[in-house]
Amino acid sequence: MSTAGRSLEALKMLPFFATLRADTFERLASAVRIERFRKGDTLFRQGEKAASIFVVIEGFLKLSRVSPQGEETLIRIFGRGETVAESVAVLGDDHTTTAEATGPVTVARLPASVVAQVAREAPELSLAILTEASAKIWALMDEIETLKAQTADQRVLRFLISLCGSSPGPLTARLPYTKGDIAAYLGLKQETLSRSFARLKGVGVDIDGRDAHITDVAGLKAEVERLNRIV
Amino acid sequence: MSTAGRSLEALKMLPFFATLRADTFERLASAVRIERFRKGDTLFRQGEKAASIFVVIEGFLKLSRVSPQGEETLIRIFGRGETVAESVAVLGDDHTTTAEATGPVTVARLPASVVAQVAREAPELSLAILTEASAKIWALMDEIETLKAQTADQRVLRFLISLCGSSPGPLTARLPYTKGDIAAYLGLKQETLSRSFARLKGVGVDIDGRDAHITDVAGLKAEVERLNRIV
DNA sequence: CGCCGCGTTGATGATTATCAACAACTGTGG
DNA sequence: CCACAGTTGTTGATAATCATCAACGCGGCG
Repeated sequence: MSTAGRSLEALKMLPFFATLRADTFERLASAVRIERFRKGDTLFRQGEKAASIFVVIEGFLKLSRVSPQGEETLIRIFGRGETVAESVAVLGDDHTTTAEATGPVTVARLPASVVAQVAREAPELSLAILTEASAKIWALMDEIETLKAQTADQRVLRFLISLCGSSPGPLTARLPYTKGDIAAYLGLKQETLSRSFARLKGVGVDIDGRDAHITDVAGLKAEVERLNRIV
Repeated sequence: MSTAGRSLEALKMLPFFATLRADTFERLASAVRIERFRKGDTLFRQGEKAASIFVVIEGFLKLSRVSPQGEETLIRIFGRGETVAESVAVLGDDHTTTAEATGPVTVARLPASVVAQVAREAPELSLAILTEASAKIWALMDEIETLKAQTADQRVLRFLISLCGSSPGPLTARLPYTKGDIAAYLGLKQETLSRSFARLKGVGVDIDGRDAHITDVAGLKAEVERLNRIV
């Protein structure tokens, strides 16, 4: 099978496409362009008209906003299966953020015009887009809760736990992007993240470059609870 | 005209309903219930199945999340014209937040089943819901940017400016909800907000109970810029 | 009146940012 | 293969910001 063929197969597995009828998927698939980016590449910029929806197939994108003074704030990082710009693109609005690759990234680019057209005839697509938007609202609210209510160590712990999946025991997880990006995502300075990692050695977290060795995942979860109670 | 009739007229003015075709509006309007709540009343709770969409007609609702430890975090406050729970309700999911009245509130309650039904036949309604969801994403990203990148005084200033509308000169604005709620919305403790208000007297802001007397709105905007540059 | 919710102010402490130096690693070109 | 620059990450000293704890004023209301 061709590379493009494999990518389409991969697409069909993603939640956004999985709920679509076969013919709806085909119509979208025929308009999809698979694109690759390298670290630091920009997919779109704040203020540009949103012309495409992106679906992350592999790697991570960071969305950030730039203030009039040029200060950059990372809003959120998107990974495999997540859609980016789905609502603005369908509505024909301008991008309110800038999207940049945090490393090598493969995305599917869907022209907004095609999506809007197909959505008119296939209501499941509207629903799929709304589902994505709703998930995003949920995730952003979660991020706000974290920023308002939790200390640096709690945020870092939760982030590490989110990397671990469901297995309770010891494991080694790979940090998905640079520590600078992790820090910005968590609303911390890089130095603060570094110190937090150092403190967490006491609860069985050992960070070795890009690898996080965790002695006891269940123990970490207990530690988050403990920190919550103190507050 | 009856009270209900006046309320329906008011509804038609709100952005969410304004884009709908007349017959679509009628179908929704016939299912609308206008409800009033008093300060502290709960409209829905985190974890409940979302059965209705709410549109704020008058007053303010605060959405908050409660951690397993019982700690409450205010996520966002919604005012006139804003829709609440539109995406979760249409998708039939559970509420991820609790909604409480910050004071006397009038809302329109739309049964999710009716909205979902009508949306199937009137694509403009799907679009209106997506528009609302998109606006919410934008607003939440804005809140995240504020939390990550700005100090207490900057957030308070921005909040005050948001109350002022476009007039540049001196004016008196009414604080829309208690200072405790304002503080929680801005991610501050009440004491910190109080001290920030005190500091801002130096730039022409005088808080007198629920009234904010502002000497020079344009000056405030300049002050925000100045604080940004220092950072 | 006395209580309660709301808000202010003061003293103190914890958390996080800032500034600065340096170590480790990556890719590049000679 | 090595020197080099550039990026990434660590650590230390210090400072700023914000939270916490506590006391108290003010106003409304049973």
